[in-house]
Amino acid sequence: MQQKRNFSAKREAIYDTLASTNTHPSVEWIYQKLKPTMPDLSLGTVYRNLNVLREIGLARSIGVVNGQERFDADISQHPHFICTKCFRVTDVPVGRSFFDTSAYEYISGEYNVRIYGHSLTFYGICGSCSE
Amino acid sequence: MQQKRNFSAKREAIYDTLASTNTHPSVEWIYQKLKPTMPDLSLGTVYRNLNVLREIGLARSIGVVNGQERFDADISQHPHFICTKCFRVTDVPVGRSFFDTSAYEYISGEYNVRIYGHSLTFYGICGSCSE
DNA sequence: CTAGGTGCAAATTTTTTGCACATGC
DNA sequence: GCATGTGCAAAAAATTTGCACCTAG
Repeated sequence: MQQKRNFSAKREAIYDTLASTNTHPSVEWIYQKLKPTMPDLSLGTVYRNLNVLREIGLARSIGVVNGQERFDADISQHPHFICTKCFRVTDVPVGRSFFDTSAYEYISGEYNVRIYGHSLTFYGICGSCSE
Repeated sequence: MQQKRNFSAKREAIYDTLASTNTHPSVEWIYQKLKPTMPDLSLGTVYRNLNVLREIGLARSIGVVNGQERFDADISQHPHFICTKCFRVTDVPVGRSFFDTSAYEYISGEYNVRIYGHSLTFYGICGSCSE
């Protein structure tokens, strides 16, 4: 990512934190993670930078889970599983395709719309919460 | 709906409003719609009743769109299209299946999870917004 | 009388933003 | 010096909730 080279130290740290976890964290999670080693970090900066990262295409929103927006540095369109009890968000590796990729053009044709993405989310109870 | 028969006048009105539109409205939208003919309706009541309706399975959340939660009285699991410019939410009738229904058991098997639902949402620009 | 439903306003929670200051080029 | 980034705190926006009251049964 040559673009990353121009990042400020804080934007870099925020991106790195997001990119190095698979928890699909919230703003608050990232803030708490960085705060100890970056005591002068403010919450507003995390909000602002996640929005910047989203705008330039280095991050994506998983949606609002239990009142907080969750983010992912993995831009590829892959399904997620959300536990509605502990609110953990898990990647569902696309070892196979659940999804008919002709859907985009089909829907674009039926309706008069331009589609540029989709999100597929499964809801349920995870293993830990079932015990 | 025999259950509906026991609804209070306001819960009934809120459900009816939700059920008779295809706009996938927000709390505020329903409130504004009912307020003229129901001047003593309060916003809190709309919030409370939508949560009740969701709990008893007569409504479902489409998710948070542009900062506001959107609801649907159509419980069936069907895809939606969201215009990221005007934030209109449109049903995508499942004239065909984009979705491999073996996904649930496949994922449940791979992971140790119990799946009870999913949501499939397409993002893009609608016809009106493209002009 | 009791339980459930409601208005109202305050409180909570999440996210955004105005402003002054700092930093790198 | 200028554009960008940031801390801080206030503001905004959405949602929840405490409390008193009210109404149906």
